[in-house]
Order: sequence, then structure tokens, then C-alpha cells
Amino acid sequence: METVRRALEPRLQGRRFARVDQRRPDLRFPFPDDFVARLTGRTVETLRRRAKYLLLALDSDEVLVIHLGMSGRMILAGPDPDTKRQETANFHHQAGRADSAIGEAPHDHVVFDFDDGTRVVFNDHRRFGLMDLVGQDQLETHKLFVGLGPEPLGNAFSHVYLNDALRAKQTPIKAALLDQRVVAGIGNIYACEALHRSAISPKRLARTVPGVRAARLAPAVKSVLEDAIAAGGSSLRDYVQTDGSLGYFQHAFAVYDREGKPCQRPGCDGLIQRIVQSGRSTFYCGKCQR
DNA sequence: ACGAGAACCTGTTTGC
DNA sequence: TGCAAACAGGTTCTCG
Repeated sequence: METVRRALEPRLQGRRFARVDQRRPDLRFPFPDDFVARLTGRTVETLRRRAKYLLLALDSDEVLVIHLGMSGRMILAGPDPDTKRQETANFHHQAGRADSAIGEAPHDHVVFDFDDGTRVVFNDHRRFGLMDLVGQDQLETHKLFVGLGPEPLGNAFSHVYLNDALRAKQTPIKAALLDQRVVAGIGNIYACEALHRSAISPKRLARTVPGVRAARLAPAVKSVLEDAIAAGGSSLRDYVQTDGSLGYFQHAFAVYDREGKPCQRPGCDGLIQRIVQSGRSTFYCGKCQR
């Protein structure tokens, strides 16, 4: 989501919603009342992110909250910000869409048109995504945000914090990392990668991690996320960046989706295993992760 | 109160 | 080849 935010920010900041086309009444939840009317004519002041939520602050003192769920995409089209000309055919080739088809593909649920001709299409075939409109001053108390843990890249997230947060947890550390109340914004891929990077078994109970392991884990979480953001994210299959190109971090996975392949830790000759924890796939090396 | 599993929904891949 | 089962990036609800 951070790479999505970074891609959208220069194109949307300061732009006004000229037209909003909401094609269905709900995603994971119903759209808020008067969704189109409350957006149309408003200007986007800032684009922020909290956990996996994108936050567009509007000049109406409301915030448009967007979550992409498992399969959501934000597809960007419109004037080229560098050349100030219309997008080239090459751009649309990359996006995999014919010019006239942008906003007309299956599962294009919302089309946002801005005053400068920029178009953003929200596409989500599984509809686990969501959108909401929330007053600026109600964000912190909103149902979606109460109880969220610290941002993993912020100063509040440290081994000191982890020591405290994990001490009473009976669940495996893998499940604890996915618990958004412990730390916000870690998904299945990055939980697996951070545990491998810190050489901690995903099966280890969270309460046994405080100490030397938490001191490795907190920096590992940060570095995995930093590396992934620098590489443009981890798009798999149809989950692509806003310009239609793929993120590159998936080429750097040490464990995720590498079942049966050799562990890449220097000096380790283990093979990557796949197990299921809390209904989610976990990939890890049973030899170097303890 | 906590943690595991099911549910939400559609599309793709895998296995018989 | 065809069909059914398994599986997929996330979150929330229910049940024990």
C-alpha cells in the first residue's frame, strides 16, 4: 500500500474530483451514504497511509479511506505528469488495457475522474476491499483504526515494544506478527520474510521471543519492509502497481512461495517448507529458523 | 478473554 | 480433457 500511495500522491494531490462513478452498492461493506455526492467537487489535500489503509484527506474535512483487501488494485490513467501530454500507446500497453477499456474491465467497481483528466480505477474481483468517508477528527476513534498497533517503520515499533507486546501471547510468533493489534500493516509475505531474516521459527510461541530474538525481529521487520518498498512492492499474479507494471520485491523473496527450494542463507543447506498456521500458508527454513 | 477456524467472493492452479 | 478441490495478498465474526 505504501508503494501505491507513493505512485498516486504526485498525480492526485491538489486535484479535484470531477466525476465519481460508483458501480455497485458495496465492497466488503456498503459504501457510505451519499458517497458520490460527498466526493464530487472536493479537492485531495494529502495522501497518507495507516496500516494497509490509504487515506485521502479532502477539503471538506473528511477523509476517503481505501483498503485493497486481497485482490484490489488502483489503476492510474490520464495525462502524463512529465510530458504534460496524453498518455502514449506504450503506457497503455504496459497497463494491459486498451485506451477505451480503462474503467470498463470486469470488476472495475469505482472510477474516479479528476479535474485535470487523471483517472483512477478501483478494481477488485474478490471485493475484500473497502471504502469509507470519515470526518478528519473521527479518524482515530473510527472502528477500523481503534486498536491498531504501531507502524512498523515508526519509532514506536522497537524490540523494547515487542518485548512487552509479545510477553503474554500464547500464539505462534507468525500469528502474532499478522495480528494488526501487535503491529499494523504486516501481511503474510512480510511476516514470513521477517522471520526468516531474523532466523526465528514461525512456530515458536510469541511469549518466547522477547529478549535476543525480539532484538533481531524488530530490525528485520523494518528492513524487509524498507527493501520491499524500495523495490516497488510485491505484486503477484494480477496484483500490480498503479501504472500496470509489477513490483520487483517478489523476485527477492527468501522463503515466500519457495517451497522445496534451497534456503538462501549463507552456510545453510536447508530446504524451504510450507506449513499452514491459522489457515494461512507459512514458508520457512526448518534448519536455520529456530 | 483468547486463539483457531470459518466466512466473505472470485479467479486460477493443481490433482485425479 | 474435464471437473472438483485447493489455494490466493486480508479482515472480521463466531465458537469453544
